[in-house]
Amino acid sequence: MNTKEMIMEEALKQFSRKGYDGTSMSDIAEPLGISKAALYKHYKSKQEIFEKIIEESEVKYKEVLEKLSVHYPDNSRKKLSKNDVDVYSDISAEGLCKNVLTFVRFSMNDEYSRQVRRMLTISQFQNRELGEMYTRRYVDAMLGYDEKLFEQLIKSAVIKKGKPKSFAAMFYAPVIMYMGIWDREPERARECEKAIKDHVEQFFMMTSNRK
Amino acid sequence: MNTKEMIMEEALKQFSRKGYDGTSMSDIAEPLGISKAALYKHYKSKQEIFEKIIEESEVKYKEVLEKLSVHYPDNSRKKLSKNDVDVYSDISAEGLCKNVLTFVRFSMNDEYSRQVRRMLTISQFQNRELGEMYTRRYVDAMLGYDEKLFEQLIKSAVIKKGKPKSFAAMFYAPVIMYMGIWDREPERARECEKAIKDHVEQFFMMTSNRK
DNA sequence: GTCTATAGACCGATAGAC
DNA sequence: GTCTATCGGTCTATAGAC
Repeated sequence: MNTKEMIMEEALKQFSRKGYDGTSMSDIAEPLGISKAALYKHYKSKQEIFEKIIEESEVKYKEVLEKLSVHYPDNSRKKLSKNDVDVYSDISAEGLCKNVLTFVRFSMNDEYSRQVRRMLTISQFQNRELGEMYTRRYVDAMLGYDEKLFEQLIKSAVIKKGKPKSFAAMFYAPVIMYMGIWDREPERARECEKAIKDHVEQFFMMTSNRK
Repeated sequence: MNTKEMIMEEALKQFSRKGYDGTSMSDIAEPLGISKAALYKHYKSKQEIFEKIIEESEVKYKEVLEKLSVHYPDNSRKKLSKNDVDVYSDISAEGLCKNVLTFVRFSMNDEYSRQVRRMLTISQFQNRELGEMYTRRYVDAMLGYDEKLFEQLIKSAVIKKGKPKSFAAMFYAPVIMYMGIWDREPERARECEKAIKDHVEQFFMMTSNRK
């Protein structure tokens, strides 16, 4: 790995722990064994390092969602593509369960994902753009996806009738909530993972048309 | 209001916007029209101001919950007091709805509550204590309360059978989620308030034994 | 209890040698 | 592309006059 990438990695590590203002250029340079002056040969300012991390995380986040078969909201494309229809209509309740648990486990165990999530959490009020990014990534992305899935599941009578949007919120919001506890108190990881599993099972018991 | 209280108020305002590290003593002193040296006649350090705000907020938060008839989790008292039993057994679905909406409206419209919540949100990873406080206040307090209520509602057959804990999560987590959007993007306040109301109604339609 | 002045440390960023 | 040295500024906190 080249120096430029190593700087990004260390900066993210520091920003996610101490925040932008709490992290100095020395904090980033020292663990890498270089002087802080060297940082300026790769980035023109501290702000630029932060922005590049945000930019890169956006790309990587989309890649992860793609890999986990979740679609990121894209305002430039209002209609569903053929690909989306195929994905949404083939889903089962079990498939959705598995999808969510895979997503949670990856999000919580992948160090990069954890750090980005922490950094965005403590930076969400820094400016409007970061706040919107937080909402888009950690709320709307999953909520919009789940909503379309529930629409399909209701149509195909796999689950009971109701508003897809409300189903999506009831299904996904507890997952975010437990992930929050997990992030703040990592020793409660097992408890949270169990609670998420219980919740997902309970949700389908409540909403499924099968008994 | 005396100077000491004015300092607390201004400091909270600044901390909630720019975080602890992003706020300087001058940032606090200047809007009050005093010099930063004067701050040290009232508090021995910046850290002490922060800690006093946290302490005071804990007291005020308990007062608010008391006023809104929500009980704060207290580990020193494992058994329910007589007072708790009375509160929990007299609840109706409508009462719970109203309770939640009152809680949400107060939390979101009260400037002090907003500022404390923002400050804790961006400080939650600063140390273990703050993280635990965040969970206790914004997750466990309501969740534990709701769990006991649902226990009662299930016993009295007002709502369908199920795990009270899961009900509590499904009921309350979407409320936190929408409050988060509301905090980050205040212009979506109406949309969030509506979504919370819809969610609460939908929840009782799904779980109520009456049609 | 307020001020001005300042100590002493650290900050982000740059200059210039190699 | 790395270093050392340093600039100009800001930071927390204190000293001492009033």
